[in-house]
Amino acid sequence: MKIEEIYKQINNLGGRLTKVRKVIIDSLINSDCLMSQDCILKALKKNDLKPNRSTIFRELAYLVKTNTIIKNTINNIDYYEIPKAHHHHLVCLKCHDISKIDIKDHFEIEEKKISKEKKFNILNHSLEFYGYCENCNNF
Amino acid sequence: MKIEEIYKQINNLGGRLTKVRKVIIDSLINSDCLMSQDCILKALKKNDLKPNRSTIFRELAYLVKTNTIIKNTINNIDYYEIPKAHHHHLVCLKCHDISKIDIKDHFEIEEKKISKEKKFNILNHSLEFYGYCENCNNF
DNA sequence: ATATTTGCAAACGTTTTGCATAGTG
DNA sequence: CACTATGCAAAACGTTTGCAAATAT
Repeated sequence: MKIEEIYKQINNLGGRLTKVRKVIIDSLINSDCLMSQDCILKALKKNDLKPNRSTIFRELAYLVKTNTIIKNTINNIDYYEIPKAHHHHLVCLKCHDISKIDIKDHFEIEEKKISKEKKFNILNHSLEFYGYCENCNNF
Repeated sequence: MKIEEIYKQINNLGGRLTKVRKVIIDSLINSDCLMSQDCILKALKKNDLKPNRSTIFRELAYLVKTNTIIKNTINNIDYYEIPKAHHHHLVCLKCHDISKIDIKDHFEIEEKKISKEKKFNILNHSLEFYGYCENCNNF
């Protein structure tokens, strides 16, 4: 999904393209990994925007509700990302570090099957592997 | 993992096999799907146990910390399950219903590859498909 | 001009904590 | 007996809300 399409979609829903909203979408598009709320706040500060915490909450809730972004809660922290069909992660159970992995999944076929059999309209998916990273595995 | 092994593991770590702990482990083993805290509380009540809320929090945190159970947060609600290598779900973005699906994954091979390449010791994984269930898809 | 978005401060609900008591091995 | 687990009440924390002012279309 290109950024123009996202903007248009927001317009169609009656939403405004505020500075905060644009920066959030922009940074999520340019970051190819999960961003926490703190991470998003930092990106906003870099653009000289210091919105109130409640604004961020409302903004992220809005973007999730309109399916513009996806929320993924790992280890009690909410992370956000642009739906891109592929977002797979290695999550360390000890240091809680999260790293991206590229694995070939065969989900397109599976998803079509599920859509038919279960009549469930799949928009995206998330896959996380939990375990110990190299550092933590060696105590 | 058999229940005796779990009990032994808890003992080895210096943990006690309290009534609450046993019922939680039992009900998670016998439930083949995700259980929320409320769901676990109901199971405890069925066994005439009405522990304090803080006890449940502490207990679940303990079981997660010792890798006896897994926590999976979906739509802001923490769900718990026994690690069993396979726990895949369909999550409705509208009514928030969660249903189990059995899909053949090829992760054993992938996991071995990742373990080698990234030196990441994988213990388990979670896979969720997000979208609209049959009811919600028809508005 | 109209509807959406924002900041602020207060309210809310969930989760955590400290400590004394009870329970387990 | 030593140590873990529990209940209780209070504290801490993240998140949400109502409203008036600011902003976008």
